[in-house]
Amino acid sequence: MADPLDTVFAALADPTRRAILAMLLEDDMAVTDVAEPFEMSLAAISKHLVILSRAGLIAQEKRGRVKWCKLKPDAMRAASVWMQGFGQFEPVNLDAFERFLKAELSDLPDGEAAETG
Amino acid sequence: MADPLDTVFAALADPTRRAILAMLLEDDMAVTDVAEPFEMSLAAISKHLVILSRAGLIAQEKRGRVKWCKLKPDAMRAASVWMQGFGQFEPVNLDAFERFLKAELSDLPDGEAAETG
DNA sequence: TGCATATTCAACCATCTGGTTGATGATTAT
DNA sequence: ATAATCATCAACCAGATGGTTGAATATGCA
Repeated sequence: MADPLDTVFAALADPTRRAILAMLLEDDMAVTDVAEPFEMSLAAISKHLVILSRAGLIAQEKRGRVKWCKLKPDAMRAASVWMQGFGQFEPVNLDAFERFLKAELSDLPDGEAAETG
Repeated sequence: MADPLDTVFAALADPTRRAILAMLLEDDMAVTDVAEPFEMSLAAISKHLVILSRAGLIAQEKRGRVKWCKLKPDAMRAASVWMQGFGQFEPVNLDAFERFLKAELSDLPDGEAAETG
């Protein structure tokens, strides 16, 4: 896994990790809070966060005993640019984006993001 | 793996498959010709093509005993739109794209794509 | 000090992934 | 008909992935 595109695309291939990224779009979060909506152990979420970290998609900063996770969206740029070459996708169709993001968010285990719609 | 984003991102996470897509950007190809530049068995390439097919990134059409592979770049749209939400990437930076594509192509096993640069 | 909280580590497990080889089916050419 | 070519199938393998649990490590608080 030398190529950064490998790690970024692999990180994005998991729905739990995409949901985490969508959550971090709203705000920085502590690991425990990231884990809360998912029906899986804290350790599992911790591993997902490591994968997102290694892909450069998030940064984790420890303050006290709490580790804060924040989005680093620039890491997606290389992948996005690579993909742009395969079709002239309209520059940021926001309507389509909102529909997709809403669909992503509504996949969260206890549907808390549905309130935002 | 219900979500199409899962299969598309997973398909893109492998460098062999990205190289195949880059090759198909130039022209439709038969399976044997796709396999030629790689140091791996035809069966392995055949499996990669199945994965790209299932992700909707290519179409395969059999004519006679030859199966032709062609790019279906629209399948990347959903993934691209999803990513766009995480940062306002400039709408198609072609310079950057050319650099990335060249880097991708130069990763091909026997460097045949380097001739195009 | 002693206890609760936040997070990771370590070991383990089932399943998926990416590769191999040899056999097989389908098509074309001699 | 026979042989060669194109591609997949089937069985197998090593290593990665995504999850679990219980113990360990920090840190904060009383």
